[in-house]
Amino acid sequence: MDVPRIKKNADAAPSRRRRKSEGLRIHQAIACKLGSQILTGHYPPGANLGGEIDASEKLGVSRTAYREAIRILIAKGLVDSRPKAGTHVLPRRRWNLLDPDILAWMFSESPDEEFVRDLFELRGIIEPEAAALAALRASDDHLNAMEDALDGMRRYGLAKPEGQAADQEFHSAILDAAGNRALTSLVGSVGAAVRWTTYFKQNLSPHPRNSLPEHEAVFHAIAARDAEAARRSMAHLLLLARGDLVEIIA
Amino acid sequence: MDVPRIKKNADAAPSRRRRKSEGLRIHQAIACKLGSQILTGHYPPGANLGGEIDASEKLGVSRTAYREAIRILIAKGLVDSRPKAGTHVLPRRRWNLLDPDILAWMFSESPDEEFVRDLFELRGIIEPEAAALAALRASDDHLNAMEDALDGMRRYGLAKPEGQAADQEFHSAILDAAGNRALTSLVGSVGAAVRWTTYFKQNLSPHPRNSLPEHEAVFHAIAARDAEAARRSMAHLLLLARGDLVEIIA
DNA sequence: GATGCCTAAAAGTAGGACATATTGGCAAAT
DNA sequence: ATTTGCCAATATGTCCTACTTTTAGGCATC
Repeated sequence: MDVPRIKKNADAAPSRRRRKSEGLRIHQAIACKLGSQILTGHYPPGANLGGEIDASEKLGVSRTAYREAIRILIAKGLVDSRPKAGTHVLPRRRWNLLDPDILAWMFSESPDEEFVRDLFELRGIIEPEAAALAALRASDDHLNAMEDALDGMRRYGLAKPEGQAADQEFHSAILDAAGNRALTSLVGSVGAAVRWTTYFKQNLSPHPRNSLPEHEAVFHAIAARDAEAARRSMAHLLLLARGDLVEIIA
Repeated sequence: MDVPRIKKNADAAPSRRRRKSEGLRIHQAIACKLGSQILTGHYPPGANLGGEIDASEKLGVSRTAYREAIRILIAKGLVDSRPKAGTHVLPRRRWNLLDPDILAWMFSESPDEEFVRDLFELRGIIEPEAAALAALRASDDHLNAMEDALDGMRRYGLAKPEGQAADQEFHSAILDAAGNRALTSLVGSVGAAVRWTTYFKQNLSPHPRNSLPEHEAVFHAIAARDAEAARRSMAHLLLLARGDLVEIIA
């Protein structure tokens, strides 16, 4: 080395406890931590997160990393930051709850039953119409993707991760096939909802019902270009799934 | 001054042309600029945005500010950034198109007709159901908010900004009243859609139809706790509005 | 009581040094 | 020849420090 080293990271004892910051960068870990604390109400709307210098020191990170974390939270509508005023938690209606990261933070902390119900209700609103549109607009590629996903569900079943991934893939393919870019951007959000609906069903239900027949009915309706049948069968699928969920939660 | 000044910002000629960075911080301006360029396809999915040092120098900003801009774009699902690999535009399905900022960037650049239609279609899916739920769950406060909004629309008309704001407020109040936190977080997104739907109607239509009667019908159905009527009247409102829009675009 | 300046506090920007993590090539072993 | 594994180049990630800009909120003035 020909350049002198001014500083070396010698004091960093490799603490064994590494919380949830497994493979995350520091700013991501801070954003996740603060985001989760905001979502759980530890920092209620209107709360002040403190000055950047104090807060970053308290967390043991540089101001740069802390600021990048705050930028992430701002981008997701959780907080607001202005000179002299500081960083404040925004009112709930400003939060982008459908952001995939926020959903992940939400579920990783406390799988809030009420919110799971809300999310499920939203699925019930969106997916039947998406299925109807898919029946009108799906390309052969989309239909193939749905069929592949159904094969995966058949092969692995909904108890195995592969089967659950196939389930998500099926619902994503339908949203994709609806040919609406706004709906497509809900794939990540609805995907998370599907994931947790499945989680509740598989882990908390004594005899999780096999929903494969309903999925097949949806697919056949779409493949037959029958929008009304697609809407109806998807609504039926979700009605049954909703019944399962309510039974578990109640 | 008792402290010596090491550096002064003497070379910053106060350029008269200040683009769209009117009251924005630098990192916000960069995020807006890059975000818009990604949305318009100037940087297509998979494209590399270049190294942070080069890119920040090329834009005439510090690496700090540039990095904060990139963090924002990452948070919105537009790009991905990894050591050695660089910063790449993500595939479209990863974009959070319903993020209010992204919608703003989208519309400020090129009011893409196709996307406006998609967004409008999404309204047609969500809002009738939201109205039905609102009929079941709206509190007196929610009903008052809707009535105030209707008053505003009556008083100012849809040609004036105040009336347009009241229109947005009416639709927001319904989403709020649906008592579903996932729907509430769509207020910002749907609000943008309402804004631009109104824009098209008022600026490109020779005789913009007054949609006040349909709005009142929706309100009366909700106030009467008639979910089915609320769904029907909202669907009717959107059907007419959609007709207006199609007529203008085509 | 409304208006407008003024100050201090906090966020915003800059830039340099160093740390860390990937990718991809090169070399050695199979 | 193919695979495996190491290594180094490169770009992002982190930290620090100094400085600039904005703005909330107090204070004086009108």
